[in-house]
Amino acid sequence: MIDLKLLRENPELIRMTLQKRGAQLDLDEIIKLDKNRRACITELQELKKQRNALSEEIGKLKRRANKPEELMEQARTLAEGVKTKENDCRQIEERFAELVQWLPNIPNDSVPVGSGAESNRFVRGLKAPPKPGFEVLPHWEICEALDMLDLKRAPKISGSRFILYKGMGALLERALINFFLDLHTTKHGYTEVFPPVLNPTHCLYGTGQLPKLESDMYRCHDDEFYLSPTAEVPLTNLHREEILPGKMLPIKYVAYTPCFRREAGSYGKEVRGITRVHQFNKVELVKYTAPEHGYAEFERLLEDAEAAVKALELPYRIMLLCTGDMTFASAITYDIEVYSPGMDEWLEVSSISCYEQYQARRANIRYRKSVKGVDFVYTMNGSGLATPRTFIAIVENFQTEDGRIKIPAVLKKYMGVDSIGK
RNA sequence: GGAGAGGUGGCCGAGCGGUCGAAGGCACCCGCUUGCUAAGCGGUUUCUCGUCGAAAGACGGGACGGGAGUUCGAAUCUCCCCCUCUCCGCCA
Repeated sequence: MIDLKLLRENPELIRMTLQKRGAQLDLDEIIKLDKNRRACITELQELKKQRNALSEEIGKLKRRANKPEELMEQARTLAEGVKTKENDCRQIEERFAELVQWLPNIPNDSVPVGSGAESNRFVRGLKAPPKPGFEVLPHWEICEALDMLDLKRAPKISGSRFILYKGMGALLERALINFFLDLHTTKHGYTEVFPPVLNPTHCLYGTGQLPKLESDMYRCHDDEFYLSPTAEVPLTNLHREEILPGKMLPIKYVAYTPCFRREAGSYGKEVRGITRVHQFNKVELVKYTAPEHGYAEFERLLEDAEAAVKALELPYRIMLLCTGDMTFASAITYDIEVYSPGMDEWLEVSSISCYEQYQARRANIRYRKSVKGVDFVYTMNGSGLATPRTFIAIVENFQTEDGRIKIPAVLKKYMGVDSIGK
């Protein structure tokens, strides 16, 4: 949710935002509704004020054993008017709320304007991919050969685009999750959370997946739940409707969860292997901060995620996403991409976003300032990291010419071996 | 899933259909007083929306788990939903 004051005081900023993001919304309609709803509220309040005064008068008279029939008749008429006006207000309010929830966040000034990947800006890391000295097998080939993935049988139990890890593959996956959790809890000071991933509708509105990404999520048939597409949803909604003591900030959570995405409309793309799947594992970082420390904390969040790819010794780069590539609720997003020599592609393993107060307004997450007053917190999150593509990067980048996979140093204690394969 | 009990301010806890935003206590903060491991006295202390205002703020509407209803008027009555606790049943 954007600050509604902007709607009244600086509508041009919002108009520009919509244009930058390529969003089509009737802003004038929204502004008009806002005006109408406030006028309606004022009228309603005036009626209520009159009614309250009359009711009080009636109360006084009755206690003196009077029967103020005339006043009561007046009050009845007034009450009717209140009811009618309430209905009017509700209708305008509903229409307004419906439209306003479609207003995307305002991008930070440093975000490049553009519509697709070509407008994203290189920040740091490898400019060009490394050249291995031999032909690296794509992950699906090496993993089938080493019996780490069963790509043929996974569809039997779930369908296409589901991963079945097996043997050393399952162990590697588990090692990655544990390594990430340990890294962020012990080195970066995050508190581990293990949340439910079936989340109710209002939580998805809170973080901004709804209404826009409805068709990208799995919804339960008989209950009002969605399968969470990311731990951002439970972790950010953890403090919804709260006023946090200022000294509690910043709050830093890390969680491992499975993530579920329908990937509707992406068929035909990335069909081979495990690059794009319906269920995957991810370790997610979420922070709540005071606005004045928001961007400093955000840079540290990026570094925390970056530390994970560094520790795994993977070739990577960091990109600053352009307006067209960012999600709806984000003010700024960095992607960390690792290189896949088997596919000759950069793969996104982490998306680090700052929402400023956008999510906090939607989910009503505030904090008490040290001096006086309350304000919305900043929320931000980043993957630290998502496993399937990290898995790909390891089995491809750590592949040897004789068809083995070496284990990155930091994972050895989790794996108990130095390499996979004979 | 069935039966019962309950959900009130930062916390505990009262509350008759009408001066209840809500007694009392605790906590907090601010005064005053007295002086000794601290007490006493007085006062303050929520959030939200609207109007006006540059702002400080002023005025008003609203909030007692959530929503609907009855009523001139609801924390208080009715209905639905959610959550917590106890017991029973069922079950990874």
